[in-house]
Amino acid sequence: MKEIEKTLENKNVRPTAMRILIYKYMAEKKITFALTDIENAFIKADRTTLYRTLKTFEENGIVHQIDDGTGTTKYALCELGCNCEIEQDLHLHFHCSNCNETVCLTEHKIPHINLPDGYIAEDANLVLKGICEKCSGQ
Amino acid sequence: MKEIEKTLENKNVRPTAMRILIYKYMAEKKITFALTDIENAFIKADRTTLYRTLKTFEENGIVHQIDDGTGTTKYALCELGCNCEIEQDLHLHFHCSNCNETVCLTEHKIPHINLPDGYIAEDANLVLKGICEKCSGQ
DNA sequence: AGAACCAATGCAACGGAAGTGCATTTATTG
DNA sequence: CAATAAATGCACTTCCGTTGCATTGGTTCT
Repeated sequence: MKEIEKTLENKNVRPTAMRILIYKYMAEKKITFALTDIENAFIKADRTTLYRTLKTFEENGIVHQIDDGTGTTKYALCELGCNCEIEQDLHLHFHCSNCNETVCLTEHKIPHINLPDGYIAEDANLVLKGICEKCSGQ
Repeated sequence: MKEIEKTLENKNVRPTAMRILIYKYMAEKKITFALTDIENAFIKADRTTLYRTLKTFEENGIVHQIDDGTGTTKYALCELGCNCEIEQDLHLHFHCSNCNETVCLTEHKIPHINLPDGYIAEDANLVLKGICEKCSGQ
């Protein structure tokens, strides 16, 4: 419990009750979350608060944003070694078309791509879609 | 002109005036288009018509949809050899953060990725972001 | 402790984009 | 020309992200 407080403080985020709860919630499950997911988990709290909490978390390197192609932004806790504050941590994401969950495959980095002359890449997003391990039954 | 009609007919899409115009418009510029772009180019036409035209085009393998991470869906004409009807043509896309345009890099296919056990990939989306050749001045 | 201050939260509302139902027009076929 | 089907236009809804402003709650300073 105190650990979460410290984690937040280390990232210069004041550990309010709400923030601790949200952090805890995200830490328990290993998947990514849409704002709506968090909303459904914390019906007492206001959408705006949750929205701004995620935003604050993101700005301070606690979570990173994921565009998995579903049209709704997902968020995931950054791993310990995640350096998405300084530069993009270009791991890839997997979206399961069965359970609709998106996971970070932090071990799998996006391979380097040779672009045509004149193109300068600064960021990359790779999302694989299919069936996740839970749903494939393996 | 007649060529476009034939192209549409070959794809089982009835070549109405509107559709020919939209096809022509997309064929002239080599970039990708959001619904809003088309809307601005055809102020006389209704949004729904344009929306459904693009949808029809997509269902019949005339255009393919692109999720470039901007939050708005883009469309691009399929190339001659594009087989996105049968299976995904997994070329990558480049989004320029300067001019805000997204282009298809049809020559650049998404490299194969080894996934952890249990994950079955059926589709992939790779978007690189940065500065395009036009904007980098090269 | 009380006052002053700032950050966090809640409420209301806006705006963009995707999508749908239904009426109307246009084209196609018999 | 009539009957039918497809295409277009209009109105409206929903979803998500976002912002402005009032209110609450916690910190700090005297």
